[in-house]
Amino acid sequence: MQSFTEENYLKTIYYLATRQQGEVSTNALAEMTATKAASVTDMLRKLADKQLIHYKKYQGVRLTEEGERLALQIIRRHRLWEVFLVDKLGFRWDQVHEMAEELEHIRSEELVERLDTFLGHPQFDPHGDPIPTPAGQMPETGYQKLSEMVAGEPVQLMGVLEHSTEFLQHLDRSNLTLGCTVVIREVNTFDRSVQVQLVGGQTVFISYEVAKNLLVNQPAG
Amino acid sequence: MQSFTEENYLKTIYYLATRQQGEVSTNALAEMTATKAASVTDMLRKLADKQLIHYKKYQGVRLTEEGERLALQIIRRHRLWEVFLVDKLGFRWDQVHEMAEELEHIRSEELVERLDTFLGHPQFDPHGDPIPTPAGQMPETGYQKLSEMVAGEPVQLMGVLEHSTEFLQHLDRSNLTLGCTVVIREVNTFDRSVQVQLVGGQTVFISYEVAKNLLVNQPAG
DNA sequence: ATAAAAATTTAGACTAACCTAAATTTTTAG
DNA sequence: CTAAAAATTTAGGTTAGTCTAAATTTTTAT
Repeated sequence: MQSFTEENYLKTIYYLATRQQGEVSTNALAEMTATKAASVTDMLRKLADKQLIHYKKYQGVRLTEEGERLALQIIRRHRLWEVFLVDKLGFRWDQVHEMAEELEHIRSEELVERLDTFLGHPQFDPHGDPIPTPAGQMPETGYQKLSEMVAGEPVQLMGVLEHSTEFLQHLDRSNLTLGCTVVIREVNTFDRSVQVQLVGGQTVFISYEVAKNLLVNQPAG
Repeated sequence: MQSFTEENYLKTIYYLATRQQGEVSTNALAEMTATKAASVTDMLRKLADKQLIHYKKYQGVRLTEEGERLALQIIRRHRLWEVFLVDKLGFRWDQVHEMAEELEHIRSEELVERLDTFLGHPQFDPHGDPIPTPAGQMPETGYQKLSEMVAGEPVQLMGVLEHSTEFLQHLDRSNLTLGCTVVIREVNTFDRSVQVQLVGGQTVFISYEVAKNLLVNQPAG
């Protein structure tokens, strides 16, 4: 059984590994966990002893199969609790991240599976993130970043890569809601900002900073 | 803000204080928290520094007003989560104590109040314990221990003082369910065991050990 | 190619919560 | 009333997770 802290490291390693190629660095982990690099090194030795990560000094870190399975269990719990908080308790999507950070560490297989059933076996959390399977597999979505699309295409907003309150409230104020369809009118080559048109006709300007945190789908495919 | 562990001490002090008169002893706390007396002393000094308990060396301990308010908030959270686990997720009353021990430490006022609303503002948890108010007040019930009743009276089973799986499953096997009405046929003066008759006619023998953990009501009063 | 910069690890220390063993205080029994 | 027993506290130590400062390794820039 892992501690609270160990679970957070596993989750963070998984998170960083999916957002880049290759090994995760000590400094990146220190920044994400709001600790110092020296503390990260201590923990990496401990996780390596437990065979949850592959770790060679100065070479960065990678999850083992077992480590990834555990990380995905924690992410599954996190996302199911987020669905609960939004669907059942009526929280907004920008309010639930902190609470789910605590709820994800409650230890009970049966609790998670009953919660899953109670929620109707949801496939996605309130931010559009897919919910890993009980066995610890992350479903593939095929979503692409809006920042990588070209003008002309109609796309559907399917998820976000950033969960902060500020970011999500910014989307709300821009009338960008999960599932909405937009047509890409223009991609500015200078600042990479994107201009899209909502179904109602409203045009929305999206900075590159925002666009690279938006995940979209081709509604047809 | 208190740590996990501090919250558990506050809750335990409250629990022990209601089950006896006067101050709570270091040894009693050590037994309940499954630690050693020396560790309890350390924590008592810390809680006294924070003004959450009244503490004089060698003289036992008592919650301050603020300490009691916090203890009751924790108990409120515990009991609301138990209602959720039983009413919404379908757990049995003998399965929920351990999970609620973890859930009670999730920090969010708004979460608790939304949960309360979602559950329909329940007054009692699945074991018949009253749920403290948001302000930190414990409702009075007027329940009495079955072990202190006399023969002849019809009484209603309203709560239990012991939450262990073994105890609760023993009640289930004896067909003693919360809310059921029984007539006290006999109280054995030698071993203080009680013989009761269920509405259906079945007679149940209840040992003193069990009877002193059962809370009952006079259905009329 | 190598010196400077950046990243990482090691060494040594801190805090919270626990422990054991010894010392002290309170309670109890005769 | 006092000696033994019980309860409690103190002293000193441990572990997990953190820190700072110094040492080491890797990367980068000329």
